[in-house]
Amino acid sequence: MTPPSRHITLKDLARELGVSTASVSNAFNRPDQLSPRLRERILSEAQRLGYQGPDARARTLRTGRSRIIAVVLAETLTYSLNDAVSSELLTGIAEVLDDHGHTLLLLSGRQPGSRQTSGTASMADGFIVYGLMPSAMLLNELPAQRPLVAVDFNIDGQPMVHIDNEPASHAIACYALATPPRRIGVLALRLTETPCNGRVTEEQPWLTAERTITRARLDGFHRAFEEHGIDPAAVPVWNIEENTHDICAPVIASILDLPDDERPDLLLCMSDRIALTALTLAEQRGLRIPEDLRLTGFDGIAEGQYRSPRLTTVRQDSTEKGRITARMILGLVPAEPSLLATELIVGESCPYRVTFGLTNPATQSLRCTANLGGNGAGRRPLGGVIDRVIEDHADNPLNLDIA
Amino acid sequence: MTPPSRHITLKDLARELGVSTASVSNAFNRPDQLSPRLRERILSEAQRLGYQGPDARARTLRTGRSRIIAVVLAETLTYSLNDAVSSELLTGIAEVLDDHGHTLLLLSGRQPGSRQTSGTASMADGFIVYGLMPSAMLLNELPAQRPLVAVDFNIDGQPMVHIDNEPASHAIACYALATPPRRIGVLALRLTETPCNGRVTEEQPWLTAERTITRARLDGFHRAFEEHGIDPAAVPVWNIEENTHDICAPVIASILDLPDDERPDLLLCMSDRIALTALTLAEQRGLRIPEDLRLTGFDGIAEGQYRSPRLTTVRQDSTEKGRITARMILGLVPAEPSLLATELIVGESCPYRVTFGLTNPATQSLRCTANLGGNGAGRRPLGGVIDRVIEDHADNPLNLDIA
DNA sequence: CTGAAAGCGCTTACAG
DNA sequence: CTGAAAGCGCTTACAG
Repeated sequence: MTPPSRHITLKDLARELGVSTASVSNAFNRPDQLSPRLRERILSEAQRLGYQGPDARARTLRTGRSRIIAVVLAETLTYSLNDAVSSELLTGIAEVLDDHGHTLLLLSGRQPGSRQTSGTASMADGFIVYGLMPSAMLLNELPAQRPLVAVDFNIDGQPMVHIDNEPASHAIACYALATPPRRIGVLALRLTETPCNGRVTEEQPWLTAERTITRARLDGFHRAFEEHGIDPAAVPVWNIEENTHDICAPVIASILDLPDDERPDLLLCMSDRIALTALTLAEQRGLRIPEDLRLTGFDGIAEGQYRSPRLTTVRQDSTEKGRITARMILGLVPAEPSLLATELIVGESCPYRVTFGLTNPATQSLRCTANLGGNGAGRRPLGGVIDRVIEDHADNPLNLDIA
Repeated sequence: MTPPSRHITLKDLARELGVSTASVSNAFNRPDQLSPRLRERILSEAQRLGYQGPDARARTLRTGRSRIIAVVLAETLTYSLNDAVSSELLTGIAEVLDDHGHTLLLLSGRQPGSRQTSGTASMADGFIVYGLMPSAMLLNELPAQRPLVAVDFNIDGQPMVHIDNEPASHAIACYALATPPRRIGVLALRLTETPCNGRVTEEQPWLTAERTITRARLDGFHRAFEEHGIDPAAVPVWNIEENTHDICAPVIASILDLPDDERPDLLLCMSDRIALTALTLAEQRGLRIPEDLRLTGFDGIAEGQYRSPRLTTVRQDSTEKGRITARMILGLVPAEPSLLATELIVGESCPYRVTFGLTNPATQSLRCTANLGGNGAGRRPLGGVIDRVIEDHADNPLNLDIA
């Protein structure tokens, strides 16, 4: 009958039914607080009148809970949404939030934070902060006293979820050095305090390990170099400002275009995106992988395994990282520092032993799990060894022995 | 002094300052409504007392506007966040929202929509619905009377943003058929009404063009076939259920493993992901591209252009699609059906003329812009021709003449 | 099991 | 330019 003139509210519905607003509210929120019969009557009448249920805006104000969790991304949304690692993290976060009736609000820390946007931030019940913020500004604009979890970098006094960057980097470098290279190159990601897209010179100050995962990865490489009698200072480092093909390409081109006697034959890359770009550019130049150039990545993104040659890399389970973070922000697990294990994936871009003329490169593959500590083991990365080897091909047993 | 016992509100601040709540509100929201001196006093006192500004939850209830736009994704969030095309769409949406002080809430249409999640949906000021919903259920749960824009599929009575699928598919098929293939295969994406991951049989009913972009793409292929004297019914169609490597791979493997005299030498794929999977599997089998197998994609994602051979494909500007959609939902442009143009990108996976033994495959590349109608040209795809050719390499002029 | 009432924190006509 | 007051739509003790 009465077509909803404009907008029907809980109060209207209660009046229409001749019951109290409390009963209508309970019909939707607390079935145990009223008789099934009344509840049924309320719900069916609601449907008939086109009442969709209590307004989230009012519920939020009243209860103080919006069921929204904000993810504050250090990078631009453009980057974060198109990067495999951030996407996986968001996937894990979204999965857990969804399972618990929460939704995901995306915020970017890159723009200064117009008052409007940071005002909206105060809708969220909690905050997940991913990656190093360009400035502390945005963090200050976040409402205090609400739960916050940091991912991949440290905020004083806040719980943190991260991976064992230093041991993982150490492990993959040791693995690669098992076949002695002639010349090594390191490709770092946002290592320097001031932007630098290219060869890093001695005088450039580096970010501290507290502030960037890159530093911890470099520390792992350097420890491996020292253990193999290589002077870390003698290994050139190139820096990449953003983990995208377009930014990587010129730096890598400059390396690959070096004369044969200066070009590294082993590139340790701090991300799979960097390694994949190097792979593409190397192929374009007719360089043979792995004979002329060996490459290692970091992250273990799908794209690196769905092509030939596959990347040798460290796999981090970003999805699981997201899940843990989300559980923490929802209070499903204690908000304690959490450290995730990583896994060494051996592909053809840097095989265990470089063998020429293999007919089927797949037989060179194996997968190693680096059980380096795992969750909740404290804030500091643990030392550890690769202690398990899973072979893809039983007919080609290999034993890795990497300290 | 008085450390904020728990939580300071606008009212507290007004009392502390001896001004009305209206003045405090105006200090934050409407600078022109009070003297600069008073505003200054209010803002500095706010800062001193740790008042972060008006609470978004209360503002939202009072004003009826949350500055949140929800994107309802037909696929799971896992898929959408990891798929290049959806990511680009979200990127475009986020960019415009951000510029206008709005934020992005992600919802998935895949799960039935627990009451909690769909309750939260009612926070949003507007809805962007992307892709065909598995059921109409979720749409009904969305609050009526709030703006809604559909992307890539039709909801009766709602504005829609989409691309010219049929003409674009027609164009790329005509282009590929310029070199006569021996056998063609079509790889479709979610074409059938009931799930089918593999060869499509005659009796399987197809979704209508209204409901899926796939159908329009197939129609474009078929028109091209007919124009080239090929009976569409004689061209086999394989269906892919999800646009991911893992789901594509077995279907494509089954095609590539056909005997030489049954295997297609031209695969028209409805997405770049499908084409890239085919490329990888073909390479693993030692098939030469393009001599043994030519491939075309659809979408123009970066991954298809950052490898060798590059994909021949139709580029759609998903980012721009997102921008237009976001402007529409914010009311910055009229909420009218919008049709975006696409572009034919010619890579080495299906070159213009198949020439054997080219030393530099890059010289075979060119790029064609298919100006097929553009924005706001009405709800139905327009016919049209590729009317502009941009050459990557001036030393290798090519003229395309595709009707 | 049900109903009357307070109040979440804000914005906005409106009167001064 | 400023202040007093209503009310956005709901939830939740609390009394019955």
